[in-house]
Amino acid sequence: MTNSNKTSRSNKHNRIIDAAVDVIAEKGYHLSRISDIAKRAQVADGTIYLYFKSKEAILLAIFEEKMGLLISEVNAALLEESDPCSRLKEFIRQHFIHVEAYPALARVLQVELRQSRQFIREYRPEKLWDYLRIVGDIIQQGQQEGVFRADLDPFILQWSLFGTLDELSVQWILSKKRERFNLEQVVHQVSAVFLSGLVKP
Amino acid sequence: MTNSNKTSRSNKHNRIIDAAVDVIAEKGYHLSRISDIAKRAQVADGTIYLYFKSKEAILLAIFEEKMGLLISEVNAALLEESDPCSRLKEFIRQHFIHVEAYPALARVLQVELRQSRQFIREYRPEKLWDYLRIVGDIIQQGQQEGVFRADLDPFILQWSLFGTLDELSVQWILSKKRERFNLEQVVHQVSAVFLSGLVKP
Amino acid sequence: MTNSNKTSRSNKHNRIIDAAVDVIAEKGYHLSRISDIAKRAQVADGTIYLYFKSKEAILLAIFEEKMGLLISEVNAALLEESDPCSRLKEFIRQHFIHVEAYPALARVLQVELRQSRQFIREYRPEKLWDYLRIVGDIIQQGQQEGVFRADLDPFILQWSLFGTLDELSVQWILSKKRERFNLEQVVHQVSAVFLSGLVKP
Amino acid sequence: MTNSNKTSRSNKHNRIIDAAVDVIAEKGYHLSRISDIAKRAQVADGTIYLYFKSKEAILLAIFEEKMGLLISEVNAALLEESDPCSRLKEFIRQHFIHVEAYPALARVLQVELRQSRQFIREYRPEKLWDYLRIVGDIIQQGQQEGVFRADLDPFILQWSLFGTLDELSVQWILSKKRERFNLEQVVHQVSAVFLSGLVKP
DNA sequence: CATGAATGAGGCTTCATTCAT
DNA sequence: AATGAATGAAGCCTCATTCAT
Repeated sequence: MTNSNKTSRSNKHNRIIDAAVDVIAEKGYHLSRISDIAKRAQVADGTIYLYFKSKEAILLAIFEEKMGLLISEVNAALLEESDPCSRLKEFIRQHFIHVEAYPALARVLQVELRQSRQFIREYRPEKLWDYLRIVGDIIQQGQQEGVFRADLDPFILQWSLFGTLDELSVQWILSKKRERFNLEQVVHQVSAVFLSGLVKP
Repeated sequence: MTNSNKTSRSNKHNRIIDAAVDVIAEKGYHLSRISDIAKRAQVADGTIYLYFKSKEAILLAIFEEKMGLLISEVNAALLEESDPCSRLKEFIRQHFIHVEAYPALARVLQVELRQSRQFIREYRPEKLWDYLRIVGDIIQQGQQEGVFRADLDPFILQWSLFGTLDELSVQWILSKKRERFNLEQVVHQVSAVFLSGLVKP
Repeated sequence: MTNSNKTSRSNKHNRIIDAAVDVIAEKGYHLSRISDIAKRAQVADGTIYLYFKSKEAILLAIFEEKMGLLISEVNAALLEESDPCSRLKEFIRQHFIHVEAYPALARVLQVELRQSRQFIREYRPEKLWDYLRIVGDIIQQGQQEGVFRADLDPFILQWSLFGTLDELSVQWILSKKRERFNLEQVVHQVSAVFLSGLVKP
Repeated sequence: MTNSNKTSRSNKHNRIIDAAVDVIAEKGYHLSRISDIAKRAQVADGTIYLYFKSKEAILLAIFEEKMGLLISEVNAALLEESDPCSRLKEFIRQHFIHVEAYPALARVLQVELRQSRQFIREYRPEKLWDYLRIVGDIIQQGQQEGVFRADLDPFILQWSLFGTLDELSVQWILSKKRERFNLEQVVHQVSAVFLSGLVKP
């Protein structure tokens, strides 16, 4: 998911993106300096501006590109499942699988972008909506199939689940003793609670 | 909860805190200028430094003071309830009541402080743990009373609920058309899902 | 020499002057804050401005008043001596006696005022010239009496001696192990060198 | 001695140092603004910080570099002389030659650094000791060769001479009508006094 | 395309001075 | 006269961005 796109994206573009993810994950967007990112990417400061219009553009690019990759991978995994319960559980699992594989990226996508969402006025985080829509669609599907309770609002539920995943991911990333925080167990418990809450009694 | 403390805290101290909450909620901590806060508090820039050692100290003071008030108010409200289900629902309701009453403060406590948590690693946010512990205690109480499932980890569950409340709060705050987002309904739905998930089948 | 003038000078005026001497001796003029001086003088910051027009005025007052006292005390002591050699040696002794008695004052008069002399354009350090003139007069007296060499320029010599006294004073003040720097011995050696240089072969 | 180093020192480094010498000589360290120095060096304010870590670092660099050059030039000149009297006189001459050639630098080295000595307590000014040691060594050499009186303390004498040179230099620099103050004559008179004082009767 | 030295706008903070009490 | 809270001008320094090579 990191450097693996063999598309037209130049090698240096990706090196900068990946360096930025690492640096921003560590120090936060505002405390990350362009020169830090350049050093980590092993390019000159000025080179960054050949690939990105501004510091903010890097953050947005991280969001667009990485979130895009995440969405397609999650969607691919969901093709395997058909019933709403399995699909929801698989979505939860996929979320944490990616957090575990790319914790720095998860940190940036969840913390920095949350913080930035409201300050970047002109920016519409379409990819975030795409991601959320996966959950919303599963819930609607379940309701249509009569498996999930009809009185729950998919719009609220999708944010609720997203908040849960988000918070647990951040805590897991920050957590020093991650054994306390076995991700497989987290997947299990979150699935249990949300599915109990969703399925018809 | 904002200006209502009848303690010895000077009037100006509170004016600065409240101004900072507003400004930071609007622009984010890093983009908030001391001069912005001073202007909103109607004091000179230098006056801020008679009350706070640094810009960061303001953020910490907001956390300490406002979170402390929140916790005591929530605890007071919980005294009315005794059974775990009612208590959990009341906690959820209280959370959103405060969000609705002080959206700017909620924004700062939830987004800015989370974002800062990295450079507040040394400053352990005790008050945050106090708040979370309220949830954890309710869950444990429910488990001991045999009302809640015993196989769920209170530690994971408290973060899960916290993430849900957090995310929905932020969405509500950011949301332009808040009618879509009736808070009373949110309380109801979140309670429904988590209680279904928690209580023994 | 410090608080001993029972003139019309108010008590607080002197307390401020003395506090300023201590503080400036310790931190230097530019790093001394008015609030430091006020604290040491046990008055409020604003009170200082009832007695002095500005921070700079305090420095000038120190110079004027303390240098005036020094000059009159040195002159008084010199009344005892009549021949140029004894008078010069007594002058040297007096200088170091005062340095030893009031090291903080010596520090201010020698270091801070030297530094300030050129930046305070409108200020004429008359008192400094008065002090130097004592030396100049002794030398001229010696030359007129035929005791001192006539080819030496009193103007140059007075600065030379002043520089010697100044530097040795500062070194003595800064010196941690002052035993290395017995002032009586310094008086003796400086007198020996300058008198050997001055008296006719 | 100013711009003449053909070493690897970048051109801009030297331009800043030289500009700083001029500005600080004129206004004093504390009243010199980084922007003043930058303007005189014809660089942007920020450029200063590519070459020096802080304002104080500039002062220290001036001391280190310029004093180093001074010492080596003085030492080179002293190679010509062998007997203590000639060497001492040559040292005195060299001091004033440099003062005349680089009055701004002399001002900074003598007044500003003396004034800073307090907050440079931790930074032991080795170079100053090196310079003084030249005098001390000459005196000891003279004593060992039986030319100078043995009862004089080289430690005291070196400070005495240094104070004389220092003070006369400053006076010459500050003096408006420098004709009054012919440096060659100063060299002559100072040499006369100190040599008379030093050589055995 | 790549570099990295240079720029300069702007922020946090200090502190001499004022003034209402 | 005395206080000390308040002021606000101004300085050091950082860092995103540019541009000559």
